[in-house]
Amino acid sequence: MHLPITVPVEAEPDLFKAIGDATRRTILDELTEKDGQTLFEICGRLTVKHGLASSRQAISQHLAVLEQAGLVHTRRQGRYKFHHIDTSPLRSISERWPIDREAPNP
Amino acid sequence: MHLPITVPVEAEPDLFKAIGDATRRTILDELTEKDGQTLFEICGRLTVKHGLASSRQAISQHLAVLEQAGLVHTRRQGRYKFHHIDTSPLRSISERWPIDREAPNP
DNA sequence: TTGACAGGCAAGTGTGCACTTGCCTATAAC
DNA sequence: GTTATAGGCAAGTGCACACTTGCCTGTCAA
Repeated sequence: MHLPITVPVEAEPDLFKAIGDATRRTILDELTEKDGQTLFEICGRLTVKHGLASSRQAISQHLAVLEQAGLVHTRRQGRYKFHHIDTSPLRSISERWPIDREAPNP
Repeated sequence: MHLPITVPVEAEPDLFKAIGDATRRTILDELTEKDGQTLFEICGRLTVKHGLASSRQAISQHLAVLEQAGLVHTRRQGRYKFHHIDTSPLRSISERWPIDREAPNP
């Protein structure tokens, strides 16, 4: 008797890794407020508005993770690279763990 | 001139930490499928269904993180401790980063 | 053409955390 | 009362990853 062993493989590990970091979440907050920012802009606003004085490279790496997860799409225009948020991958969270409807209070 | 410096503080850091780990996500999957499991049950099902042979203590620690984040509520009954999933904290994710409505296709 | 600006590749570092093992307490069954 | 079962406290370890610094390429302005 030959039983195949099938272990479920997670669909979107990148998504959770992406939102698992506080700096990356703050970047998403920023892009929600002002979509289409450049790296330079994001760095500046993180510093001024969030007291987050990370290096340019750190933020660049974070953006790469967000892009890999599909939460950010980029558009290059000359020497500028604009970053646009895309929240649709988050849909899979509430699909995976459905949020209960409000139960009527007795 | 005395300017107060106000840096936004994140509302629910625990939530993202909780779902940031793959084992914890799998535990949530398990409780979605069969709510009210004990530690022993969860360990067994993780091993058999997910090929996840973690130690009992590792899973216990994960459950503590999930409970701290409000994603799991526990009920002790004698020597058993039943774990119940509560997905309502996940609501804050789509509130924080609203998911765009489907744009009509041209 | 030169220098400034924007962003990227690469390598290295420190530490938080997911894991382990050892030992314990409480409850239940016999 | 003794043994089995369920879960917990505690301490230690290894490594993934968020960060750094150095240097580079491409674009743009003067």
